[in-house]
Amino acid sequence: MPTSDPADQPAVAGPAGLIDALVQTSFVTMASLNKIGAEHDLSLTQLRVLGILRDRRLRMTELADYLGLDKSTMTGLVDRAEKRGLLERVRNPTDGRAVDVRISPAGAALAERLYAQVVASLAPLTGALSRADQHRLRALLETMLDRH
Amino acid sequence: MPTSDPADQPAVAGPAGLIDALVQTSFVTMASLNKIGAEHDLSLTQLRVLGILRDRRLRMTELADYLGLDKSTMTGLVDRAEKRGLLERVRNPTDGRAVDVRISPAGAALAERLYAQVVASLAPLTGALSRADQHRLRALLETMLDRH
DNA sequence: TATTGTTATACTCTATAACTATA
DNA sequence: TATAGTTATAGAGTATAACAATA
Repeated sequence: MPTSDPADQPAVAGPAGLIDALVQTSFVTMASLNKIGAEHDLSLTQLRVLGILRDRRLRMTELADYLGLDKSTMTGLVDRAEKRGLLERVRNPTDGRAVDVRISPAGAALAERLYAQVVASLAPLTGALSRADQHRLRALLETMLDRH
Repeated sequence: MPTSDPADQPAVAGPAGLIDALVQTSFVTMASLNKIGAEHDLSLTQLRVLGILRDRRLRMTELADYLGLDKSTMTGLVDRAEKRGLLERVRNPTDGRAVDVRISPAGAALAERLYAQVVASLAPLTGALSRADQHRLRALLETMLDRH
């Protein structure tokens, strides 16, 4: 995968240089996820849904909010995943309007495999760093995410 | 934007913890780019095309390879951007089969604005780090990208 | 023959607007 | 009335296969 993107420009001093690197890294990372998804006929969004529901059960609207999508988009997304036996719709027992979505056993098994593949596919990238640098990078990223 | 994703799981020791952070950071970054694109009626891919062509002129196939897309996909992508006056098709002077794609003045102006917006929207994230940590993060990311 | 790009086709993803059912 | 979800609709993104033009 190429590394070019909107930030693939002569690195500037100041914040831009870091942001260029961040954007490029993100494109590389997303390309890996996308490829792994494609190998299983899953879009990036479907991949995310499986990841999100690995340890949670959410109603349609919550899932939409999580993904930043409209609830009407979720209908088709969940429809297709349900048809493939990866997700299940369950009527919410306390709110007759709501529909909970949970991962199926088959979906959970797939999610585990996908996660392992993601780790394996990105390991070469992180493997460019020493063990100590890997720790530093993780700490820096987590600091940013905490503030987010 | 939510931070959940296929790696949004109990952080594991070893490579997985870092990779979780990398994936989450990438989703956050992509969400920003996506939002900026949407504000200008541009998909993430269109945004990338503008970024790539800021300082280059590529033929259709090269652009497709850059983006990891099929060449047939490029036709529609470039069609729409050309219709909006952001890109221009130019017949390649030395190879009668090839079509070069270049950014238009309007497209270049938009690309500059988009880039500034990207930097501005991600600055709060990187701003969570001290100046010294920002330098360290940039160096670590660039080390990974160099190996890629 | 091989390569470049487009066209035809089919799905998925996505949002908006309108609708049904429940609260 | 307000909320949860679906449906209808439309457009963009994507790939595969077949094609025309050029090398």
